[in-house]
Amino acid sequence: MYSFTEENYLKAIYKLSENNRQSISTNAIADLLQTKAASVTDMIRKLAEKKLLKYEKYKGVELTDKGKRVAVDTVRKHRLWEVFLCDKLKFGWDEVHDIAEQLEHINSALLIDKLDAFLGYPSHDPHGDPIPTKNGDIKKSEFVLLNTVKALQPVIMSGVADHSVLFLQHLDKIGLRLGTSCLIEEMNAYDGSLKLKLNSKQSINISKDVAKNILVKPV
Amino acid sequence: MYSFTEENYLKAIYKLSENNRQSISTNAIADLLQTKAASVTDMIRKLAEKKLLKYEKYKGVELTDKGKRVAVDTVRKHRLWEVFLCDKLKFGWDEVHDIAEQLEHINSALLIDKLDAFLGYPSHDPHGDPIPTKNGDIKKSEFVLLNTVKALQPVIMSGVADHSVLFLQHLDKIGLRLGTSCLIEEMNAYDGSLKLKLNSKQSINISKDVAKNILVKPV
DNA sequence: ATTAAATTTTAGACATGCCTAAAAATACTA
DNA sequence: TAGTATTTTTAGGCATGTCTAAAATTTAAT
Ligand SMILES: [Mn+2]
Ligand SMILES: [Mn+2]
Ligand SMILES: [Mn+2]
Ligand SMILES: [Mn+2]
Repeated sequence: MYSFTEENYLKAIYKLSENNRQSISTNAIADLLQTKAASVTDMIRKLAEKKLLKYEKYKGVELTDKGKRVAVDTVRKHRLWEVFLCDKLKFGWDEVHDIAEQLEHINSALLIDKLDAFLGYPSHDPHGDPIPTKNGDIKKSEFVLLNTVKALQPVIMSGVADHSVLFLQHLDKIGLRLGTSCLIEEMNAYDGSLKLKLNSKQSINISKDVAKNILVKPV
Repeated sequence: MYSFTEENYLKAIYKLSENNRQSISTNAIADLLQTKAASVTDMIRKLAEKKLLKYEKYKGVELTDKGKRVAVDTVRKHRLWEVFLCDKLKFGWDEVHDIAEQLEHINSALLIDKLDAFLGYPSHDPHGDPIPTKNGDIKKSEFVLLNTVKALQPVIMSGVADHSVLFLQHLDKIGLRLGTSCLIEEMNAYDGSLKLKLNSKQSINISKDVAKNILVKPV
């Protein structure tokens, strides 16, 4: 139905729309997709013709419902495949994104339904991101950043804001993974670093840079 | 590494080479890939430049070891994904080919290794075709066509020569599937139809057209 | 309000993969 | 062996998606 490239543009625009609620600029899309502004202009004109987004010259773009649906479906496929790779094939959460970038373009609604069932209808992917439903509904994240939680509030680690391989591997190294229960014992007023008490009774220190990229759910 | 199109051409040429041991003609490739001879000429010149096949103008093509390896790896991916779709996702054997045509182009050696392990290192795909090993070795089929078997010789149904959806659904309908034990009770000299006795003690009649597309293993 | 800087679009080009129509080479046939 | 039929290649073109360089527009700064 839609080419890989079209799906990737729609997904990128959707991602940019999640934060900014204004229309999305050509350069922002070019940055995210690591391409040139001229190429973006070409593609958004094509997508506008197909009614996948609203485009006014020099004013940026906004997804239509139709375009948003294609984007959300692609996100759904991406995240379900990531669950498959981690849960079934035993990939690490730092290894799955690039493969899912390919798998998300496989075109078969029945395949995704059956994969969803096979995985037990997961609600979140291996990085804590919500998986859109078959109908295109996507739950807004109820998680908060660890660096905004007050001391002694018990929380469960539930997601990451930084999806980079380096960050994920760092969390592996210090023993933090999704599902880990913990609380902030102490916050350092000088550099914002935290002393975290894990449910294993062990305590670890993490920098503010790490804390502000960890999503937790208060319990 | 190689584009979808390049992989599909190499796979097609490999398939044609399995039967004919001479070099493969432009038209044969065009027929199999449902494209035009002129397009094939364009592509084989490109593949020859990349040393994936040997090409002499007007003399047809022959895969090099390098080209054969790419083809066999693609076949391996195709068949492993078909096993996944049938065994894990519960697709029918008539539904999996088209999806596997897409999945076979996903590029990750580690993914295929892990998929292979997850599936328990299967030796054959859902249609009875052998799955090449990680090293590119592929076992030649030891199966024979049912219409060449002599009466009363017990056999196990082990593969199909016709992979069409129509044929596979017909086999479903008459209750023949891989693993079914049977023997020929009687062969009709006029039309070549067979009276087959199944291990369930039930007997069925199948036409010669069906019999000559069923692969069996004598037991 | 001008001017300068940044962003965005256009113009023109290139690579891939496909097509049709015509030319060239090969294979068949009388 | 000449002539015809078939196969294959070439020539020229089209669609997609990319790029650089230059022009147009918008935004920011004085
Ligand atoms: Mn991802
Ligand atoms: Mn993810
Ligand atoms: Mn198949
Ligand atoms: Mn198969």
